[in-house]
Amino acid sequence: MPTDAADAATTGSEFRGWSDPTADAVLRPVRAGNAFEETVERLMAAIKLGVVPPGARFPAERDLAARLGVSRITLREALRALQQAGQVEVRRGRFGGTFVTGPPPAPEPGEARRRAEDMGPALDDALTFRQVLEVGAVQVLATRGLDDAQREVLLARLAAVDSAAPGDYRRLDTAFHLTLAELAGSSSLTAAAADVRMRLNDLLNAIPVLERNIEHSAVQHAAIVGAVLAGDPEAARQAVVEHLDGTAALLRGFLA
Amino acid sequence: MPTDAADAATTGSEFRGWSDPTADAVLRPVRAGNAFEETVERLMAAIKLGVVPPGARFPAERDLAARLGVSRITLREALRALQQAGQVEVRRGRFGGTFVTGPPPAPEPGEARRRAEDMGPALDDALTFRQVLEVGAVQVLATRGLDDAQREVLLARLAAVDSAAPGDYRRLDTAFHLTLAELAGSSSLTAAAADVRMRLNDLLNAIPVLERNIEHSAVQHAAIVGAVLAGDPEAARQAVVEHLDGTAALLRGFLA
DNA sequence: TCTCATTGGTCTAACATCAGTCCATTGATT
DNA sequence: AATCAATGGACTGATGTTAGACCAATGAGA
Repeated sequence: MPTDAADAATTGSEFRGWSDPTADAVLRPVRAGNAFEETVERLMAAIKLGVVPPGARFPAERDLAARLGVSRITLREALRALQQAGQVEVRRGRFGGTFVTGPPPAPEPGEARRRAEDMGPALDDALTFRQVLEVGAVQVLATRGLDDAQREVLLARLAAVDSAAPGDYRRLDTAFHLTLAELAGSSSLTAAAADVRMRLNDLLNAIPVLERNIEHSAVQHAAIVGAVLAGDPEAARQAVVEHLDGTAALLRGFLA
Repeated sequence: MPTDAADAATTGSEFRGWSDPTADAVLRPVRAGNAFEETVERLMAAIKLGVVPPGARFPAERDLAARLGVSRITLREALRALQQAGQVEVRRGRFGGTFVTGPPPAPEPGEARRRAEDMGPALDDALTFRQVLEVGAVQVLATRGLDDAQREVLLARLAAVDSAAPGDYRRLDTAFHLTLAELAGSSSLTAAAADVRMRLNDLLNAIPVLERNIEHSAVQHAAIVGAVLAGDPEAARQAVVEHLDGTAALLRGFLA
């Protein structure tokens, strides 16, 4: 028989040890995939989140490779994959570069359900994590307060999403939500928020944008901003929870 | 001159583009270091967070390599590094394995300030991120409610940290805080919480554990648990903020 | 019309990492 | 005392990844 201590390391159920979820969290995979796959994922994220809008170009290969911490060869393989997928267009010479082609084709209705089933429990994981991040972020903002420049940025994003054309709505909605995380001033938080939004984005893009939903969201967005500017953490929390629950319900409704 | 759209991709300051922090978040390095370094980091995290307590052993190399998503060779190199650092003891044969040696030596007083200076802005990043995660988690718990088993786990952790010997305090305090994240049921959240705790742990371990601080924390821990069990999100938020601000102030006090 | 800075395209040699296989050791169990 | 299952230790060949240097193309600006 193993010793008790050794057993604790395996099961985590003993006094000195840990519950399994925490052990799983620490001993989780060091890397999600190989460098190529992860690079493709990131570049797709940049496109889907609108970080590089249609018609714009990515930074030059050398710069981009440095930013992603990846060799130029690996980056080029990833770019070639995006090119073959029609997401991106490459032009040589000075003032050339890698340009994002038109907006990605709208996925078919059935696509959403399939993706959701692929995600499985990861969907609830993402929805919960998103709520934790956004509720926490918005309360930090409400507690700490915003300076004039931050206030201006937030109001600008709010105005942008309110007056968005249906085709731009998702991108501007993403921008609004990520701005909330960004204003909290923690790059880890911004990265986590971008990551979780990315995970939900395929699903969100698969559900139609109805004028009625936009109006509904606009009211909630305004409530969030109002609570933040008023410095009322509890109101901010309620507004965010209500908004996210609405989106989550909408999502689940299309998938149930 | 580049086109406006292309310029937006670089500066992110244009209408269609993004603010720099978000672009930085999406285009951040794909991997923090090489597989060896990241593996060492994870194993050290498991030791420092108490996931594998002193005297206990890690899972067998083959299992551990699989869990970390790394080849056995890379894992062995990492283990050898820990062995040479005296953190770990390797025994061959059945019932052998990789055992954690005694608790890591207490860092000298001056060490803390040096580490804090090394972290630089990353310290504020971590403190902010931690607050967002824990506030968000605790409010999800207070809103959603706990079942009997979860209630029991939470109370057990609370009791454990309250009755901790000074030498065990940090480990049990870590366990308590990570349990809050864990109960929210999102593995992404648990991983993020473990990660940020890890970043702060070297600093926390460098400040002395005073009986007075323990008592103070015990009151706050009880307040957090009370608010969660009472289903009062606002009280939970206040309790967490108060507790974390206290720790943050203590930290900054020792470093200022 | 020509220049040339900037960009993508290509190659090589070195290093990192991997999957798989087999060997050596241990000690509780029989 | 012998057995043997589980563990760390060591090796091979294949594949992934990198740094760095150099070539080729482009088109705005002189």
